[in-house]
Order: sequence, then C-alpha cells, then structure tokens
Amino acid sequence: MLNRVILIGRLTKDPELRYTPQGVAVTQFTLAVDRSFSGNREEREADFIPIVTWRQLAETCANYLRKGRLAAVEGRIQVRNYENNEGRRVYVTEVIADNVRFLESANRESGGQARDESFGGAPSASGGSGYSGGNRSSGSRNSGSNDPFADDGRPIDISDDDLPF
Amino acid sequence: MLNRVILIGRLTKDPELRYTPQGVAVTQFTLAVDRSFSGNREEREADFIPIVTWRQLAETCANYLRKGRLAAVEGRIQVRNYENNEGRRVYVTEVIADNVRFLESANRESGGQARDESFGGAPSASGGSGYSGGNRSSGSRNSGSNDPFADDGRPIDISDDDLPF
Amino acid sequence: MLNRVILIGRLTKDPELRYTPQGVAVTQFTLAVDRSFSGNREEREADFIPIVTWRQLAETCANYLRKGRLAAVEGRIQVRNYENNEGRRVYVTEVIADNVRFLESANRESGGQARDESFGGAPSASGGSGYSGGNRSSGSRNSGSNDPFADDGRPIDISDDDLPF
Amino acid sequence: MLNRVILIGRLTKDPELRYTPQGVAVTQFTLAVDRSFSGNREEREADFIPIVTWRQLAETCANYLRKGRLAAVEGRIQVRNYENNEGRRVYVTEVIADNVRFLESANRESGGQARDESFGGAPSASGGSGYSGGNRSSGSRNSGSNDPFADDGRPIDISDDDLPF
DNA sequence: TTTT
DNA sequence: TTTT
Repeated sequence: MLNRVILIGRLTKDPELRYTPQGVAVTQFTLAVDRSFSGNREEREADFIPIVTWRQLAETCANYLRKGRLAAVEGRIQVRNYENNEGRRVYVTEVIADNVRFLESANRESGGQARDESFGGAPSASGGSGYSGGNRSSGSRNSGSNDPFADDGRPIDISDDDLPF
Repeated sequence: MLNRVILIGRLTKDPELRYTPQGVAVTQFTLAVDRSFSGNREEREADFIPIVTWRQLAETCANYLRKGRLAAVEGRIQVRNYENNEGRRVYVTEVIADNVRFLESANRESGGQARDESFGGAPSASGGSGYSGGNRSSGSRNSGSNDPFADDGRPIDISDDDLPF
Repeated sequence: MLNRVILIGRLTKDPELRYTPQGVAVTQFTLAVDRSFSGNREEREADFIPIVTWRQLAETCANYLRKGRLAAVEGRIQVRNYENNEGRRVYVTEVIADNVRFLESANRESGGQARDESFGGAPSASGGSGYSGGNRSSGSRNSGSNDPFADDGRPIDISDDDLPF
Repeated sequence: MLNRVILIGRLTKDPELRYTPQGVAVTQFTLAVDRSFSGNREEREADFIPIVTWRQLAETCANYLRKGRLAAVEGRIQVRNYENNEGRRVYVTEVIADNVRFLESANRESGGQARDESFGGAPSASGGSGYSGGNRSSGSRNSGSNDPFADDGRPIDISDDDLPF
C-alpha cells in the first residue's frame, strides 16, 4: 500500500555499477546510518543498509558517490528471496532508491583522483517509479571500460525481474 | 544519522508477544505491503516486512492487531546479525516501530472471538525513543497463560541487547 | 533538496475538482489529521491540512474520496504566495500529493448516493513528478455538469504555473 | 492519525531563540528547500518552510545552526490560527521538529564569529513527543543576556498552548 | 512460511 | 565484510 524510507548516512565503500543482460544499469552500495541513542553508549553503533538504484539514477550515483560520502536516500523497502546453492531460501532486504541527494563530501581532502564536481551544481538525482525515459541500454560512459559481470566471482543475483518499474 | 520508515499493509498472521528474560515485552509480526506497479502485472506482489515493537506499544499491538488487519507503521530500519548453529553469520533486517496506527479492520465479520474494541476509540499506540514509562516488567495480562519462551522450538534470538532505547 | 510528507487523516468535505484554463485537472481537499498527545487532553485536536492533487490523480481522488473517508497522502510541502485584493502578500502552504491511498471508508452505511467502489479493487492512485501521461484534457465525467470556475465567488488562485511537473 | 515530514534545506537566517513566559525555549527558523524539477526551469526555485523547535532541541539548534547551513529536519505539520489586529483569522503552517541533523556547514570559510563546533562531534539533536525531561523552566544560559520578548516589535504569537507535548 |  |  505505502512503503517509504528516508535515510541519511555514509557509504561504506565505493558504489558498484553493473548492468543486467538487457543493459539496464544497477548500482549497489551500503549506507552506514548511525543510531542515535543519546550518545550514552560507549561504542558508536550503526545500521548497514543495502541500497539499490536503477537506470539513470544508478549511473549518477556511480559517478558522484564515493566511500565515506554523506548521502540522503529516499526509496522503499524491498524483500526478495532466492534459493542459494545449498537449496536454502535466503531473504534479502534492500532499499530501492528513487531519489538520492549528495550531501557534502566526507572529507575535503579525500580528493585524490576524485571528480571535480561542485556540490552547488550537483546534478539532481531522482528517478523511480515514474521514470519514463531515455537511453536505458545506451552504451554508458562506464560500460566500455569495466565489464560489470566480470569483476566478481559470485553470480549476479539481480535480474531484470527485480526491476521495480 | 536519520532513519525513518513508514509502511501501510496487512498482518500476515496474529502478532506474537514475548518477554525478554528481564520482562520487557516484545511483539513481532509481518506486514504484507502490496507493491503498486500500476496494476499492470498479472500477479499481485507484496513485500513481507518484519516489524518489531517494544514495551507498551508491544502490548497494545498484541491486544489490538490480528491477521489480515490493515495497519500503518512508523519506525526505523534495523539490521542485526547473529551466528547461526552452523557458524554462519545471518543478517536480519527489521523495522523497529515507534508508532502503529490501527486502520479499519480487515473484515467486519472477522469477529469470532475477536476483542470488542471500537476503532473510533482505539488507543493511541505510540512509543519509541522517548518512552519513559510505566510497568515494564509488570505481569501482563498475557503473561500467565502463555509462556513466550515455551511456544517455539527455536531459541529466541532477541535479547535486551536489542532494545532500541 | 528533499521534501517529503506522509499523512493519514479524514477528509473534512468532498474533494473539489477543477480545471485550469489549459484543461489540467486539479483536486483540492482538506485532511483532518488527529494529533496524538497520549489522549490526555480533553478536547480532540487535529491539524487541518490542505491537499492538492493534479492530473490523473486529481480525477481519481475526485471519484473515490468523500467527506469523512480515511486516506493516506504522500507528497511534498509547497509554499506559494500571492497578492490579495488589498495588496497584501498572502502565504499559502499546501501538500502537493503524488500518492494517495484510499483506506477503508469512514462508515459502511455512509452510503447514500455514494459510488459503488469496492476497496478490495480500489484503483492505484499514484501520480507525481514522473507522471507522463494520458488524457489530461480529456472531457472528464465531471466536466460537463459542473463548471469548476463558476461554483465559487473567489477567483481561482491556482494556475498552470503551479504545476509541480 | 499520522503526520510526518522530512526536509533537507538551508537556513535563510540565523535561528531565533525565545522563551515563553513559563521559560520554555522555542527556536524558529526558515528552511529553504530547493525544488527539483529536473533542473529544466531556468530560475532556481525553493519552498521556504517555517520550522519550530522546543526545549532542549531549541537550544541546540540556536547554538549550532546558522544562516546558510544545511540541515535535515524531521517533524510534523502543524496548522494554527489566530485573530490578527484587524480581526481577521490568520492561518499559520509550521513544521514542529522533533529531530534535526546538522549536515556539513554551508561554507567552510563562512566562519567569522561562528562557534567552533566540529561536526564530527556534533551533538545529537533529537527531542519531540517523547521528551521527558529536565529543566524546562530552568534559567537557561541564554536567558539572561537577551530578552526574547524585547527584540521584536510584533507581539510573540506563540505560547505554551502551542506546546506539542 | 505469508495479507486483502 | 563496513562509514565519520
């Protein structure tokens, strides 16, 4: 009926951009969202929440987000399940994002080969259920150099069937 | 930093009320949240999202919610993990609710031995991070008749350490 | 940057469907959202929040919502301002909805000339920023009988410029 | 029933901290929330949304927020009304915040006499409906030096009756 | 393992 | 398996 999530946290790693066999871009990353128990516990705690973005938004996230960056994510909870290689059903809970805001970078000098984006002019990164468009299987600027299905031993367990729209 | 979820859906079963060894009430149930892909897919799809409530809110949910009922849940995503009996780390994602609204009943004649609540006068069911009060380890009206730790083969994998406040 | 609102409440009146000069459907209604101060105050209090929906969603709301009905509304806060007839600037705050869920009816026998919708089969009512389509200026079933610009003394203070997409 | 708002935007001015006659802290500020119409409109547009915080959270906001800063605000919409000096009823819509997150500062060199807070160690700023505590009418550290009711020609139109808890 |  |  209604399923809405809003998170603010930091990426635990660089995002991973892949493509489905049909050429649809998918980016996955994990957001570390600090809990806020009035600071009274000694250890800092966080929830590590897996985020999935599709299509245009996937490519924008892959281009602009990096490990440690602060981001706001809006989306919905999705629970999918599959049978693993031992014949057991595994449940995976993810947030399918339809809106991602790039907040300021984690560290001004995190630079290195970082891109030269200015966040005053950061692109609007919003997709989602009403996404209508464009070049879904277009050869993205990323598609040539890195084969999204080659960089990982595990079989990709996301398919077009998981497309939320 | 910020972690907020709002869901509307129906309970797949009656809620399960238990108590931690310290006598803190915990209620768990699963919410079936229909996806809304413009109705164009033949099969109706839903996400089945596990909800956890604590203390006063747990008892109110156990008293007022039943299988099939429509409810709105507000809370936050929590990811916990534990080692299972095969030594493997298992990740569990749940929504820790701090506000539950009982929307109208699923079925006017679902009656039977159902309680006689009138939803016009349904209790306000809100708890959460600021909850300060009351009889947490009081013998609840449910505690005598059913031992929350006896009705289940599996060891309970929730403890006071999971208390969100 | 990010602007999200979720409300559950009841309509204070039947919704009002109008059309802009360009033929775009707009529906306005007010949602009474009960506050929940632990029920300790004697008088029941509520916030009365103006909702605006556009296009397809506007027509669905006009068809399915009625005074007293419970609804969930998802959208964003918009603050517009205009100069009134005394030359004073007036600020208007509204929620522009992109998703409306029809929860159960307020009263099973509120019937009368009410439409015969069954909420098990209630239409999915979601529009919003990605809405791309359809018969926007199609002669709606409501357009013949009531002129949306004639039933009100005040000049309509909404125009296509207010279109959120 | 349910009333939840989440916003990310920048303060249009420094926040204003005042005290009710009973000594309860109230801070008001306006958040400029950029709209995101795919960047296709030439002029940048924003909604200017009034925020109100109470008690501890009010004091934290007054101490840590400044004009131009980026903040995330979680709360609920409140519509109050009063009769103005011309005997006309005026409606005021505000977001009553119960959680405010200080995102990175607007400008590293916006410094000036700005406080020396480090945002790595920024205080957790969350209050709200469950707030149970403490020194509500205590003479706050701010109360001596500036009379919150003297710095403004207009009568203060907020009172303890507006207290959301 | 799922609700209407 | 985690971020600041």
